[in-house]
Amino acid sequence: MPYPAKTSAGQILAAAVDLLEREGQTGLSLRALAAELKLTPNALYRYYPSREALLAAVAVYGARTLLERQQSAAGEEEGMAALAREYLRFASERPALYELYMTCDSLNAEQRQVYAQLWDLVVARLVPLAGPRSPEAAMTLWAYLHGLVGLERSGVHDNGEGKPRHTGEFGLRVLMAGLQTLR
Amino acid sequence: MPYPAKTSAGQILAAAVDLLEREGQTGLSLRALAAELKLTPNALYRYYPSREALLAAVAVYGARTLLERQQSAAGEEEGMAALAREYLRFASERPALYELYMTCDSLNAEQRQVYAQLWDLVVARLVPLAGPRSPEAAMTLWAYLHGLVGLERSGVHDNGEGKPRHTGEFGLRVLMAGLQTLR
DNA sequence: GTCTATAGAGCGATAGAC
DNA sequence: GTCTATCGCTCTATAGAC
Repeated sequence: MPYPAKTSAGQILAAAVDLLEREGQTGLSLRALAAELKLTPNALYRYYPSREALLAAVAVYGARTLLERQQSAAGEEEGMAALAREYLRFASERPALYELYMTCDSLNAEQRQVYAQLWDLVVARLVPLAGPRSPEAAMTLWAYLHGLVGLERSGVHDNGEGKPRHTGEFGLRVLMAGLQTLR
Repeated sequence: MPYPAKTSAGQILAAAVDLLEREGQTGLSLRALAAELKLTPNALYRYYPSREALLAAVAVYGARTLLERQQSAAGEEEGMAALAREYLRFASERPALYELYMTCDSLNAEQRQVYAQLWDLVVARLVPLAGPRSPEAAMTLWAYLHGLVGLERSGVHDNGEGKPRHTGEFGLRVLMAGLQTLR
């Protein structure tokens, strides 16, 4: 029974996202993915030319998901805090997808546009707080949030004694206060 | 000629650090390392019981290196900025060693102490700036710096247009200003 | 303490039948 | 469009000779 298609690019992508989140980036092998879909590894090559291309598609799916969340992140008053919380929520709920989104470097021009949209959105939202320094403010905020995610993943909060647990909100207040005085 | 030792734990560690920085974490295989030392992969097991244990030793070497650099990071006035610059310099000069230092999670209790020393040093240095909030300030600074390193590694500065290049100093000023107002 | 040999498992990718 | 079969490569780790 060879001819009617048993799968599709979208179905493969969905299964890949699922597998990525269960097994991590190295666990997302073509073999495991094919097994998930009850196919042979080879069938996937009809839809994605290489594992790298598949990973790029998953990364973009992650970017789109984050973009949607950021777009629906609440009002203008607490703009920055809402953005930040949504970002951290995404990273903690979908850690492997977040990591791939941040580290995938084999995107084509079209795929990069999704990333650019995200950046533009954040810069725009920070204008009320940071004025013309909004791009620098966005980069500073991004670094802080990305670092927080990394520290969390590294488990640094657990290791020694004397380390505060929920630094997120404190740091956000510091950033907002600092941006106020520098604008 | 079997008997006189051809290598030592220290020599293996040095070669491992070297290989790690040339080939990255996955490139640091026992085979490649042994080849470097003109040994068979097996000989390494006399000195390190597993690849994981070797990685832990390398991570601690990284922590010690960073600790020494932080200790010699300059005066008290610009304490935080000097610490921050030294941190970023370490991460950019030895990226693979930095990454392993941050992500290795198979450390024994003794090895963790080196990490704790580093934390204590930063917290102590931030007391003049942040007073009793020094631990939270340290975590905030750490997150910001770690995030900056990650963004740099992800190459986000290159991707689109409109992204500022050297955000490090701007963010540091924001943090210092914010910490001033919150103390 | 180092060696040879090997077990045992993983992987991406390709060729060609159907 | 999916299959079987396979190439060619990676790796950690163990057993036992010397």
